[in-house]
Amino acid sequence: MKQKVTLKQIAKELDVSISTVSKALKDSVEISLDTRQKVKAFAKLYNYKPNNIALSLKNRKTKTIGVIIPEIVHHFFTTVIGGVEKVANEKGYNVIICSSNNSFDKEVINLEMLASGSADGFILSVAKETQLKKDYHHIEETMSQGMPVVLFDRIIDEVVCDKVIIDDTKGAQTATNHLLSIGCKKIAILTTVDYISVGKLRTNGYLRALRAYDITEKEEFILKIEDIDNCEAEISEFLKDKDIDAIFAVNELFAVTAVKVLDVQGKKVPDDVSVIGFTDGILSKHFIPSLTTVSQHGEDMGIRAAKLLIDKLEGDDEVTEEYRTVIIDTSLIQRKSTKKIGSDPNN
Amino acid sequence: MKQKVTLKQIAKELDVSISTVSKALKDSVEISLDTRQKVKAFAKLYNYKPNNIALSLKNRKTKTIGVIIPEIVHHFFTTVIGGVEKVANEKGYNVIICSSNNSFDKEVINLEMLASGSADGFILSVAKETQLKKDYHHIEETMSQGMPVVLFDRIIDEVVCDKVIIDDTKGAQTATNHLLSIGCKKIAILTTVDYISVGKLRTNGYLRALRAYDITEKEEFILKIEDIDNCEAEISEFLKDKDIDAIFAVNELFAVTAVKVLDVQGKKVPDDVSVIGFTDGILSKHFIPSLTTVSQHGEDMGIRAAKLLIDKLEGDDEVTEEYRTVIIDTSLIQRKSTKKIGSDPNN
DNA sequence: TAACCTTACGCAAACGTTTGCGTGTGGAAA
DNA sequence: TTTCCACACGCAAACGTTTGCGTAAGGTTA
Repeated sequence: MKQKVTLKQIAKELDVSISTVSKALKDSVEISLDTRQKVKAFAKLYNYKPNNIALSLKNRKTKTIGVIIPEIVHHFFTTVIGGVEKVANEKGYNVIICSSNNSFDKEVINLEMLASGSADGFILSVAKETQLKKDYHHIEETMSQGMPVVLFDRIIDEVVCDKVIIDDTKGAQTATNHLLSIGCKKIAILTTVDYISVGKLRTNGYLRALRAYDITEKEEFILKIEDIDNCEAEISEFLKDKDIDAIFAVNELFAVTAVKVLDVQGKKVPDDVSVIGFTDGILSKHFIPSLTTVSQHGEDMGIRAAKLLIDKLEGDDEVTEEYRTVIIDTSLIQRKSTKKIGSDPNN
Repeated sequence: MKQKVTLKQIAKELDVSISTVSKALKDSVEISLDTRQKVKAFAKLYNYKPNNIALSLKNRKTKTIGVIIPEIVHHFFTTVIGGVEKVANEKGYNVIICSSNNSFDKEVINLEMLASGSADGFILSVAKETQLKKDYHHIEETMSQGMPVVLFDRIIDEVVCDKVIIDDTKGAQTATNHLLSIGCKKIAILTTVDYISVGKLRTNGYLRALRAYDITEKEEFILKIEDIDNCEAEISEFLKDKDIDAIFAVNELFAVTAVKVLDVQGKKVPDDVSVIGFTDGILSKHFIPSLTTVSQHGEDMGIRAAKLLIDKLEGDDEVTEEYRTVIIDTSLIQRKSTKKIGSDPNN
């Protein structure tokens, strides 16, 4: 196994100095044409590639963006990453991804590791545990060391930095409005416990829509699911003998599980109950019936987040001092889990 | 914004030399207890973290594993990454992920970028384009520079290195056998074009199972799908008025699309047609009916791949010279898209 | 022939670490 | 008083780059 070839080796081989080699490869006029050609030929022959590590050390930047997400096996987060990669690659940045696995500790470790030299800035969606614990020292420390951070989706209000979010409240409100507009009146919501920020916001949107329609919300129409892995049992229990005509679920899994449970309980979607989910993932698209859902435009989020970060990374100090919050519009994708408007004149 | 604190700054502040600081932080006996404590207190106060870049440069290794996959928005690949991260983190390695987006060029660029200093070794599943183009110079070049590569799933026979695969042929054979064993006789296969190695192998497994049962394969029962994004039309056309009692699909998407198409064509799954897919992803688990499928145990693959790589990275030169191929056992997960054995005595 | 200007290259510092070895200071032993 | 030995610390090189500046050699001009 040969080792990677360095400037030093080329210099030795050609009996010139290291700086001559470096300059020759950069086509510096300081070096004679003859030498330049010789060096370049030699470099190509030995497949010379400058060592990024050395460059990073010298330039004090890595040209790398660190992305930390709560789960790697998750459609939405990967679409965001797709967006980040797109603009990062365009602008000559590398993307390094770590998952916190929803663990606070792992989030801290990952961030510290990347912050100590591996990345110039971060795009980050915080772990559940972090939201629960309300401990953000690692993020603030990172920023205080001069590394910009862009928070997305699961953000933290208390931390002052660039943010990219969707308007969860509005998205949920739109979804609920749609259910109301097709004539549903008894709308249940399947949501998460309150410390998950997006869950809470979506619940608020649901409530707001009901109030705007002068429908009083009922406690028994709200299910806050604790254990996501075991949501089917909770949903089944919740839906049992409940007189509803629509369900708004704050994520894809709750939505399909609801459809499944309804099926078992002998109710048809969308004929008996309309269902709307959140997040336009694989499941929503391919399920039978395909799910009407609120799309978060994950790729757009990634694109915006990356742009925000790179602006900060490359901007002058004026830009550096102001923080922006970008709100990505959601859109309602109508599929087959909800009735069409006017499809049932009796409602 | 304060900058990151370095040894030099601490040294200056405390009026000692850089090496004293370095040694003090490492609790070297060379340094007096008094100085050690002072330095450590100061370092903690200023939140000193050694600069990874400098360490990488000095140690000539990054403690980072590069993972390159064809698609980041893909359940199977992300589960593999999960496995890689698990063992990497245990062993003190960082994981850096890039997606090639199934593009040969992007695969080359990513690999070269990471190879020039960002990672010590690679875990890689090649892009479709690479399989088509049969150009593996980037991989061989990387290895010839002393960086180990572990190929997984979509591997390349011609490249000599460590590999982690499932036995696609056997998995497909098992699936087909299962269909045969529950009494199906007219089994169609939904597969990919031949240059996708795993598609071809799975097709072979299907054929082998049929032959073992003395059933002659029929050309008209085999559909090689070109355009994955538009598979519904192809499948619909293919299935039209076709007299079959089972379908083996080489991936999840083909399987659910088949179920959908069958539904439209008025056939029931599993009563009229049994369906088996490949890959145990979100769709298979949550679809109605839930899909019987061949699980690839993605996380296990990642774990094994990472172990293989780290062994090579940390092993002495003897280990370095031998290459292993690990075959992960697939397992058939029986769900509701296939009839139970003996459920229909007429078959 | 002397003075000067190009040309073409090398030197050295810097990025932040680690570490083997050299060395000054102090005290203890002879 | 001299000799010796710990002790506690600093020096310098190394990892691979880049780049401003210094400087030889050679040629041109007066």
